[in-house]
Amino acid sequence: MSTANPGAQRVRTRVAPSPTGDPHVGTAYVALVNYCFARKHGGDFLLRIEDTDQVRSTPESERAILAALHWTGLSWDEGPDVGGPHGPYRQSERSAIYRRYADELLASGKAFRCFCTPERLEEMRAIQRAAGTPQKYDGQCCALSADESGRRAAAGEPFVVRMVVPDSGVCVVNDLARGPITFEYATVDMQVLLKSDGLPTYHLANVVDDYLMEITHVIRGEEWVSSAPKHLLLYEYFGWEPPVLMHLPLLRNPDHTKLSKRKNPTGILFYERMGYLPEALMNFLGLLLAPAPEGEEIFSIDALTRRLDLAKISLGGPVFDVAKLDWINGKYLHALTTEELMQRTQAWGFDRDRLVRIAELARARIERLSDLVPSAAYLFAGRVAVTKESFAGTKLADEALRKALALAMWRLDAERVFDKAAVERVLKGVAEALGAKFRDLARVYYVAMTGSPTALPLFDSMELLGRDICRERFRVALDAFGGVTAKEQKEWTRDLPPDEPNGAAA
RNA sequence: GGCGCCAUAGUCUAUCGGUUAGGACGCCGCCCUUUCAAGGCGGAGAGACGGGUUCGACUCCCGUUGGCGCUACCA
Repeated sequence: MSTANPGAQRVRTRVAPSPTGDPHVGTAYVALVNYCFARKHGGDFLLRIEDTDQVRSTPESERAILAALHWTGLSWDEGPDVGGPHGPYRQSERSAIYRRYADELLASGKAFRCFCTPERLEEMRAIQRAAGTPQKYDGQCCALSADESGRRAAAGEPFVVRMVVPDSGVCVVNDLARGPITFEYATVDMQVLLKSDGLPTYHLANVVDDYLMEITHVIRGEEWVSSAPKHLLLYEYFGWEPPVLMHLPLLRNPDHTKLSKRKNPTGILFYERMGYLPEALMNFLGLLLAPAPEGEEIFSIDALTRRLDLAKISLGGPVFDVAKLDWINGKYLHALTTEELMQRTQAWGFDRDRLVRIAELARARIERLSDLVPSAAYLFAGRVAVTKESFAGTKLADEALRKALALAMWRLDAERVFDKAAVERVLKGVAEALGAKFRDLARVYYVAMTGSPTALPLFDSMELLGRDICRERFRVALDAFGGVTAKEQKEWTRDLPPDEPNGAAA
């Protein structure tokens, strides 16, 4: 079914992250395969920003993703920052294109306007769920006459555009690594293509862009296999040849659940701040993509490119094993000359601006020059060692203390910009929410963030440390108290925005 | 619940019907060494379960179990 012919056309792949949070290692992983595959075949690799979700997408996130991806050492031939002949590469700038294609589907009867309210849809799904039947739009608005549909739309009634899906028959998705996967159309939903805000959903934008950008191979996360039938159907409706599809297994936490921020560091920037070298991180991710010949586990992206064979990628979801990453990173570090090591260390955390800021914070607090480095050591460390005993003297009950840590961590995650002002606002807000004086909570935060009840000023320290390191230190501190139970998490996060669904790129 | 994907040591993996099931991380021991690392050498440790197919299954088929994903006007 998906039978693009790589021999006949130039291979083009893409990575298409959604700028709705921190740059995710899953994005680097997907980018790496796509990059290597394109390079291997002398083709092009592009970067596209999938920011059709107006509510969750932010420019800060987009900037961070671009920067993080550049940090990995990967480069792309076309993208929002480098341009290219198939632009724009930001979906929010392509709305008119999607609308045109949605209209085309509407005109050919392959899509229809749906005026159903969210309430009605919810009710419908509840009934289906109770009955154990597939949850799927029941087609009510599909039966509307073109006449009525047009009239209601013209009258300003809000609607979405849904795709038509056959009610019988099967769709065979040919996955490059998994072989044919069969779906009954009866289980495929009449997916929304255009939202009531006029912007497309992933499904429409993705298919239209991959076609217009001449993508030949779509290599993406496993979370997309169940929407592949919809995508294939869209290609068919438009009369386009679909690209080759390949779904990668999802990276896992040590407990084998999908890698998630609340259980594990998932940010590319976290690894950067912890002092991992990009070549080590990519080497590690590469090890999950292509088995290494015996004794050759350290290799460059170029070497990986030569060896990569999509059909041989192992399909079990690999655990992100930090111990292995540590070993690899050590190998890279040891291979550096002393001069190189000094340079990279300096570039990593000892740039002049940062040193000046630290000196300013420390100057009034030292009595000997020999005090300075020890007083700032925690700003150059990854995790700090804390135990339950470290928090003795905070005169807070365990539960309040854990809640203070957890709320701060979660609320800080929800901040768009992580700077001194945001930290101060959030931490003081938590104190207020807990009905405590910030002064009484300060010690808790000092211990968790710096490893000691006394240190350089907290808010500045946290800004210097950055969001990822702070989140990890909060986690470590919480773990010292046995972590947060699922029940507590539910109760304590009621007023918080939900965790980002995933970071793995499309 | 429905649909789909996956299944070799704690972890990442090799094996494409016949092997003492190989390697790497981690772990343990030894060597080297002023300590600790690094490095070298060695060790323990695996085919989820049950049926088939076959002269012969880790490998092919079916079932069970387990894990994961999707089930949104998010991607």
